[in-house]
Amino acid sequence: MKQQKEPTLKLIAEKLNISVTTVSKALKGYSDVSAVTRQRVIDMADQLNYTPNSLAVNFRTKETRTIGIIIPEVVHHFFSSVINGVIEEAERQNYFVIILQSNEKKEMEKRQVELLISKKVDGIIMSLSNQSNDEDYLKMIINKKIPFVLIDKISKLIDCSKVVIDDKKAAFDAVNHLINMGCKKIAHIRGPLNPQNAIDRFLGYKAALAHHNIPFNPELVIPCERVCYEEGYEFTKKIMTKYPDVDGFFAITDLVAVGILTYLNEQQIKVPEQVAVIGFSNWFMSGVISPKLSTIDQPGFTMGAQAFLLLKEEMESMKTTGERLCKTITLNTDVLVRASSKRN
Amino acid sequence: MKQQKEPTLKLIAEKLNISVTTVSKALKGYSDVSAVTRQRVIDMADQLNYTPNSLAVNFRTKETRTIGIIIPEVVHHFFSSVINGVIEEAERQNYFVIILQSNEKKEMEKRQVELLISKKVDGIIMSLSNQSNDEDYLKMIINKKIPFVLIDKISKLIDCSKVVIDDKKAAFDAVNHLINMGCKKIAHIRGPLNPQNAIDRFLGYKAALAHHNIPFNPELVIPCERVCYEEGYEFTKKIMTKYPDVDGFFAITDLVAVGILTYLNEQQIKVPEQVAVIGFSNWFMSGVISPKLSTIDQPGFTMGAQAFLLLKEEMESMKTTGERLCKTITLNTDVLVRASSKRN
DNA sequence: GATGTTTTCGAAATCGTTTTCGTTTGATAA
DNA sequence: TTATCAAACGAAAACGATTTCGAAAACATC
Repeated sequence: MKQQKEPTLKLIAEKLNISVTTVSKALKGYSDVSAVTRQRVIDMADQLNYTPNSLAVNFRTKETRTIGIIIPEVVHHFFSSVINGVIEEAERQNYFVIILQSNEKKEMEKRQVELLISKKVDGIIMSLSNQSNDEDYLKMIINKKIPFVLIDKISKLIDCSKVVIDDKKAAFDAVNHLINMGCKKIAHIRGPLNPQNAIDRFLGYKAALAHHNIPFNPELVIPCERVCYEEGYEFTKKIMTKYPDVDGFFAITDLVAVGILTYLNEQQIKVPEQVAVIGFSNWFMSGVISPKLSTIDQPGFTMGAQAFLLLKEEMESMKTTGERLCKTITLNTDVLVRASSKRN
Repeated sequence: MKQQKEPTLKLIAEKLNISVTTVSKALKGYSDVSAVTRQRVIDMADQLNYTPNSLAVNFRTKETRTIGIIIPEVVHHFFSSVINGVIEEAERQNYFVIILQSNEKKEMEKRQVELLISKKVDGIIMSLSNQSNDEDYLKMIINKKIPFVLIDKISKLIDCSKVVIDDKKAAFDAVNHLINMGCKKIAHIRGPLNPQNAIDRFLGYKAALAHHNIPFNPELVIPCERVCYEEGYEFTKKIMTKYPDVDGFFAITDLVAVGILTYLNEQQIKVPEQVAVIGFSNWFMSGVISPKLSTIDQPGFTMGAQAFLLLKEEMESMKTTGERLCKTITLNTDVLVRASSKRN
């Protein structure tokens, strides 16, 4: 049994003894086809189980109904939530999603951008690696008039639409909460030095201290490189050894906060009585570990879904006016108070 | 500044006053182009920054250099590892990956399969939802001669290539380990009734008991529906209430095992002294929680990478012989003994 | 010089769909 | 009867790359 080839417009046309043109028009709802002919075409298409050859359609229309998303890493709860949001919304609108990762490396990111461009995707959603700012390949996306949305890890130097949270405010809220719980000496295990995210969260931390007239001590801030559990553990050890009177920790992300908790648990330092801890991102495990971790909810799914919707708007805007919208959507975040920071 | 249009073979041909044919051949390394002409073409292509229009190439060659993968859910450590493996290997070979999820629903899965077929992907990798077996849409993939690889959650009724672990053996090893640690009465919080995975792990559990002449008590086995943390917690409570002398738990997956640990911790039941616990999958958090969870490593990344390689083989086989390979790769698993089951 | 052989090139068809621009037909109006 | 107009359909070009097949040119052989 060999593979019979797919039915085409031509086949339908031949069966009905009409032209390919009319068949195409009938199926696409053009008005210059009589109702009778249209119905005959539709019936025949049904009968033959016709589906348009999407390769031909893509080629003809220059649209792929495919978008690309580039993120630092797939295996990461926040980003996989983002992907999920993008996919779900894209799917609803009949778009496909191609996922590429940069592994936080610039060269990789460049390559991925080029791949997506060569693949002629209809649009690109991207979360930058830690090193990126206003690289050439980002400008290329802009120049080539490809619809483009940056999410979460953005660059202020690139002029395009963005979906973000207010990292500074979120961090302010987190640290403010710790202070309200009575913390006097709060350490911050921050992210790497370059990404805007980490900078903004650090600024939020400082702002909260300033707001309560708590002096800022740079020695209480240590930047992660890999942003991992182990760093949380190590840096807490380092800080607690030098400053045993630290009574609060604000971590760049929950995974790091779990490292903090592990060290404190090991040292039998009571959480939250002696030291209160708050993380960032609301990683789904945060509610499972002991003590349950306070955190900032960072709505990954919503961010992904919004990013797609915004990209869609961009696509339409560029098709009609030829101009970008350059709209920024800022999503809300809340402090989730759980056991690790809750003092009666 | 409006978007100048992309250079084409025709443009190169015009600039050099030769035919499109020759340009194409020169760039593709055909032998019937003189070295001189070839170099002129290549230089001009460079100069114009020519890249082939992939839409046209796809259309002409009927290949998309894109594969699809359908999994139950993206936000899941094991599956996101699988995706990572697929993407990484695919990328190395210049393939794109379109990711779709079934959310464990059959209708969804059907839709996704149809979408991928209509998109004319070069091949499909799939992990089945809990309800699927030998659905029509799976047969359609086979009939349409689309290269196809099933991974992890497979169906024995579909004749195609597969990448799996030996779930029964892995489960046997896990329970065998518990018994060797002195457990006499082991409960199993198993997966749903339908998926082959869950069945095989349950069979492995039974086989291990039988091997040590431990009677099998069906009341010590409770199937999950959602396979989540909460079910782990609840079912442990249920079992421990009725059978307080249970001294071992084997969970379908680590997340469930964490639920088990949480309940035991709350009840101040000592792990592993009173009750030993082992999970499945080696979720990366398993080494972080307290006590560290023993588990079976389930190599998601490798599975994804192998699946792509196997799919590639299938693609080649189908192109040359027109036949499927129907090869099954079984990956190794090991018992990772950690604190939750380690008795001196 | 005639014949055969290789090297190098290009015309044209092809993939399937979409869209522009006619053409035909029949009906209506003048 | 002729001009006008709308409705219904189709011919053909287009998208850009690939490939088949044949032709021309260059070279070799006798």
